[in-house]
Amino acid sequence: MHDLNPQQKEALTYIDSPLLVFAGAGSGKTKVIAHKFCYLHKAKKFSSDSILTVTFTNKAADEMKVRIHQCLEKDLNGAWIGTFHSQCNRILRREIKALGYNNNFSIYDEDDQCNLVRHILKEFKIYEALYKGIVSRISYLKSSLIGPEEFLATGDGFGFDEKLAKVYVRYQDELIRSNALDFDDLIVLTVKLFQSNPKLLEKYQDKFTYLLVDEFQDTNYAQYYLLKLLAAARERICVVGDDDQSIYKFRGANVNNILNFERDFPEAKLIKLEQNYRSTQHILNVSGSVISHNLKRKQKRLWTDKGQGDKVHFCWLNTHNDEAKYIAKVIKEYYLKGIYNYRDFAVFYRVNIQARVIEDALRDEGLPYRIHGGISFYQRKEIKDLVAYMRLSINYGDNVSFRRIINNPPRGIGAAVLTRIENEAKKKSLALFDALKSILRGDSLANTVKEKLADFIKMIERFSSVKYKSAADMLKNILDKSGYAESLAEERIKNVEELLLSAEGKETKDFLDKASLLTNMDDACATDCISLMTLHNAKGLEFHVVFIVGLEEGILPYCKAMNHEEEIAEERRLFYVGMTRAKDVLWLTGASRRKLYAKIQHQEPSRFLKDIPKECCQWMEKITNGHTIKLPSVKKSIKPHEVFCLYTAGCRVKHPSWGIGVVRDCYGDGEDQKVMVNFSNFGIKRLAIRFANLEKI
DNA sequence: AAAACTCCTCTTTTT
DNA sequence: GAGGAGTTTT
Repeated sequence: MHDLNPQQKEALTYIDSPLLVFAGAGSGKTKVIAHKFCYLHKAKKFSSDSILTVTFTNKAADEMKVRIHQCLEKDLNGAWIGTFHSQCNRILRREIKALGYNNNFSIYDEDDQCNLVRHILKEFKIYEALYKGIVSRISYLKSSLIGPEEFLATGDGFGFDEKLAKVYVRYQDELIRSNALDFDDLIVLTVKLFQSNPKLLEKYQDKFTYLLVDEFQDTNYAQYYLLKLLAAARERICVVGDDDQSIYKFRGANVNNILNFERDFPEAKLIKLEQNYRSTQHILNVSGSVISHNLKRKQKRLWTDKGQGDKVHFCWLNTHNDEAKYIAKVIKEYYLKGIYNYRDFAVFYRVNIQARVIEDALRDEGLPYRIHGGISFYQRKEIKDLVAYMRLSINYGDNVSFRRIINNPPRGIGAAVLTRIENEAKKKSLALFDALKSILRGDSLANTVKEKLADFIKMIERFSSVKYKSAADMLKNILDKSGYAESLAEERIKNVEELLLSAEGKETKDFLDKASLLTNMDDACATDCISLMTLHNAKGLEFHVVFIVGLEEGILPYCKAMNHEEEIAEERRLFYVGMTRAKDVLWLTGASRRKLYAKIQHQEPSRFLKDIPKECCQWMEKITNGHTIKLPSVKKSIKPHEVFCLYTAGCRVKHPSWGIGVVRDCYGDGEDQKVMVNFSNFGIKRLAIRFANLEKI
């Protein structure tokens, strides 16, 4: 408690009515939530499994668990700390039978959704390339709690999209037949469950004596509705967020949830956290002045006691190549001064395509870098294929998985046979897997084909009947018997090995949930690297020196988000999020000419630059050939190189009795240096390095 | 089933 | 300009 400021303290102890905390960038939001959990538990005697703590990302959930564990020093096994989706999954696995689903349901991610929608479009003879838009519109409807029936009911209105309605109805039907839930269903069906079973709702209202919600500005309608249902009885709810950092509107997030909270909970108390512990005053002035041009927002004034710091640097270059080279040179200059490690630098861009030139430039200068984001681990083809084998073995109804693996690896079951199976399934309303069995009983197929099909069925049935020691066991069995491993290239086998490692010692069903809900395995990079990422990926992070590139009309704001004032506002927030990641130094760059999709375009400076107060900004000269860049003198508020620690977050270690674990945090120095390690079977432990007998692996 | 060819798209992406 | 997906050819 002692190291909290007065507003943070109030946010922590206030429980008399619903609480809305506006937590500005860098204002210690996670800290407040974690401490509030501990306060509720210790001082107010709320049991640790009665506080529903909701985050948006798995990473944030993990971080929250670590923090809470740090201050409670007790097992959090039964605690409800997790993402919206994982919490709903946990509830639904227990209760979904009340909705007529089986609790071994599969969870479909976006890729599965796309596969299914494309399949439906093909069948309906609708132009298949529309699938992406349809998937996102269906998702939007679901997250607004508009089911297929409700959508159909709106059907007589002008401009009603009949095709969409038809596909939506069919899509939801297919999910039900496959005993599968997509991500949105996890939320929607939990809402449905509670709406149709007041007793169950009451049970969970009783169970959760307090609700703690992180990143509230990112909730969609369905998620907020769910919170309101759960909070209705007691109104013991605390939501924390920042409307200025809402950057996921395109995913259904609704800023109005945070802006209207006080209307929905008239008793709500409002607290603003405005002290920023991250950035210098110049950075706050610049970012604050940019964001203040958004109209629909809560007024707030971030301040810091870190001092003025460096002015924000700005440089306009001729081409995107010059921009990249310039940044590489600047980073090198800073690095050579010995103040920063590589990991203290980050380059943010609006679209992934911009990373290419920057990569090249960094490589030319011999600077180590790492790109964050991109295709996540569990989205990889080979991983999804193996997961599909597991899913079908556990849930025979899973048609999407069936289609994925029936002829993968190729086993001579072609399109013609598949069509027969589809027809049979439709005729007798069976799952594809059962339809296949039904066909085999007849004698309409050649014996050679029948044999192959029978082999496939036998294989899946064997996969599902074996009692496995762990998910890794099951995967090994699948790899062994399916012939899948042989068809893989070297690089992909490495990923499979990694999957096996992460499946070690896990219950198969738990592992499948994880594989479905954990979409990116963010391996905290143990090596010292410059970070490259999109502005979206930058949210929640901080770096000493930040570069935001491509400050041009058409890039930031992006050309496809310039049609409505709302879109511009979101682009501005995106810029704001990027700027507020910087602790000491912020660089903004742009270029007059840029090659995009093989076309050279002439670029104008971003409109957002006009909103920057001149006195906070230092305009840099363009790079002149051969001359090194004169950097402004770095202020001494900057700390020297961090204390060297052998164990950095993300590296794997082995403990004599607890086995293998992943380092979460390393703190203290010299003899007292301690690490926090998450062991796969024993959870999180804190260890003093000099006693623990750890081995780095 | 693999190889060759054509066509299409190209924003961000917590789960 | 490149990568992915679907189609046609061998």
